[in-house]
Amino acid sequence: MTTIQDVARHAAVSVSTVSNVLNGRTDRMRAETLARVEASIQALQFRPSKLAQQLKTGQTPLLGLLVPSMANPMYGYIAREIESVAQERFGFRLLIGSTYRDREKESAFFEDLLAHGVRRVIVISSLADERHFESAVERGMAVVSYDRGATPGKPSKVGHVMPDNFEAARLATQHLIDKDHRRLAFATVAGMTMSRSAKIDGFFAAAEAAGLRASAQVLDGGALNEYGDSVIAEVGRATALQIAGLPEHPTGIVALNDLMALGLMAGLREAGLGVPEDVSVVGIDGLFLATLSNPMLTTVQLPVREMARAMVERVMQHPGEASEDEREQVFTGVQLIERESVAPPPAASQPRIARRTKPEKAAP
Amino acid sequence: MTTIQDVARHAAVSVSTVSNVLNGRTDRMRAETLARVEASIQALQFRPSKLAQQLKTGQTPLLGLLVPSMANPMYGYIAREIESVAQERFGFRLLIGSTYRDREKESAFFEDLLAHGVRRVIVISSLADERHFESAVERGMAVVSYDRGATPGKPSKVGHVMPDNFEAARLATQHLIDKDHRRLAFATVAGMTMSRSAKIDGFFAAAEAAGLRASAQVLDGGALNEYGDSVIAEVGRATALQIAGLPEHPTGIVALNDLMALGLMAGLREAGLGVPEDVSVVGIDGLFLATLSNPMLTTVQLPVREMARAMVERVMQHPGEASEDEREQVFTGVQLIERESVAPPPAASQPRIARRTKPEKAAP
DNA sequence: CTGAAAGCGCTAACAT
DNA sequence: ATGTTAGCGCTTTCAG
Repeated sequence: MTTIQDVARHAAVSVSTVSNVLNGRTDRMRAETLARVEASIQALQFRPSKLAQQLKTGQTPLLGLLVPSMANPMYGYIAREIESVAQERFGFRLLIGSTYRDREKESAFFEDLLAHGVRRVIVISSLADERHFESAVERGMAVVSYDRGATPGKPSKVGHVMPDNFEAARLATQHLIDKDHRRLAFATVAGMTMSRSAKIDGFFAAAEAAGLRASAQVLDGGALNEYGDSVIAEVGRATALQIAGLPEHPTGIVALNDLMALGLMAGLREAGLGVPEDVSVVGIDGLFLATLSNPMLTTVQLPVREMARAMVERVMQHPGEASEDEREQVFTGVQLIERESVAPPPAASQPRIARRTKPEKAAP
Repeated sequence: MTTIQDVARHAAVSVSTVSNVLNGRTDRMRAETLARVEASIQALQFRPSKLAQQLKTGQTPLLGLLVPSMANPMYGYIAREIESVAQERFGFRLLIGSTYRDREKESAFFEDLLAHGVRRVIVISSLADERHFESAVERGMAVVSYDRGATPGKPSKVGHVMPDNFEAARLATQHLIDKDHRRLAFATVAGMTMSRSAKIDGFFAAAEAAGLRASAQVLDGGALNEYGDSVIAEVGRATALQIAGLPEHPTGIVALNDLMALGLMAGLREAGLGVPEDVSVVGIDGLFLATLSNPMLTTVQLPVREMARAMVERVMQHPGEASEDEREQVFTGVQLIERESVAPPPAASQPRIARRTKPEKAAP
């Protein structure tokens, strides 16, 4: 490995001169010297060791990213967006880790990041409390958390970025109501998180406004196993069976997210229920996969790129630069994308204008 | 940040003693001293800086992982498996990067890894030549490459791990033949890679053996755009339209991978062709998503976990430890998973025993 | 059994 | 305009 010393020797200058050109302080030397140093750097294929730089400056161009599971396409999608912003705008690389929504694993990851000198972290977690990262913040880390708000009352140094989950679920539910569905359900998994409860609130708000509160219910398909998120679709499948068994089963289902919706559709089909003839389903997320299902999934698109950009910018700014009220950023740009998984319920007494839902193109 | 000095002072010993306990050389001290040091470490919440350790030892517990795109569920799946082996068995974290199959981006990523002191990297790339990582190997990196063999004739220091692509495609094709399909096609994207050509070879080998070579063809749905892999499904969709337009269109399609198969099914449906009534489709990969489609996708499952484990173990072993003939590792554990996307062709003259394809459970 | 000291590769005062 | 030097936090001989 070639070092700054080698370059200095090769260019017949001192290490500090080389360091100066490395750090753009080129005004402090003759053009001729600069040229010579640059030539030597080229000739020797010299790359300054970030390790040594970090040790000295305390800064490492690495962004920590903590996701529940890399195998979940939604997180893959978010991660990719985060990566490109971090790389293109700040020259940072990603140090990633799956946590399977486990507190121990999250803490361990934070410890490692700290030890690696990483000072900025984006966390996608739904864990109830975030004390473990509050403490990281205290130790000098900039952290922003996705999809969960600050704990009310407790002022936090952790930044929060999230979609308008309430509105997303409300929109989805309203769409079902507009199609004359009267028996509504929200399909979720075991365990309550902030984003899940916001969605449930949105669901009930829409139902309430339409006077359908009494026939609206929340269905819990069960817990995620060790494998974390890729099995969420399996929970959807289980929920479908549950639905099929209900005496007067709901006809309009809002799913926690697209993966769950996809599982739901598969399960409904297995149970002999047609989508959308018997049951309508709408997802939340806007994954490109929703475009591939049969029927194509009607869903609420979340502004993933915008959120990714916001998270990166937020975590990159100098600590303490954000004012208190900026600590929580809610992205309202959610929109319904009508595809094929929603239709009026089978026995709809007064069918509306049969607006044919046209398939539409691509997504992410 | 608390340092080893702080601990030494707190425990009233020298830094080297602390270092000794950190590195398990506890035999060199009195139990009492050890206890005192450990107590101090606890009390001060001391975590040795990996940065400093690395600078000294030249080793960093980070594994570089280069994928075409994190948004591609297949790579998300592989990445997760790699991560868990790396973490659980070796205590390594992942430094990840998407390259969109671009040589420049790959090289840039390698440079950064080197600068960060990362000495081991797993590359999932399909680029024709791998000279850019040969040079990294020369600079002391251990690299293993997924899904491409060594360039014949050119001895390489790069390790290679891959599934038996030939056999995977052959199995898929044979399955179609067994179901009496006579007009076969292999659906791929623009650009030839080693794994793609192995699959095509397997496809033709099966066709040949059944005397169907003349009616077997390769369909190229076009190029991937900047977004890389998540649009592969769109290419599948385009291919479907192309198929529908063919005079005597093929009835049995083997797709390059599951994502493409999913897009193919969506496109076929748009074109008014039923799957599997009119056209049968089989994928390759074994993604859990194949379990969610309608009809559920029949596919060839690749031994992802085994390959992930092999790659990590390979890249972790001491450089030069592998013998020449181990340089290339082909995983033959591929197997067909029958689901619903394959049936005899519409005009099958002599229908076989109507073996009902049963839906089956889960996957990844 | 424990401590002193020499770096790892780089940065940034401080000299010259 | 360029060189000298003191560390960043840790590991590791080598002495006591």
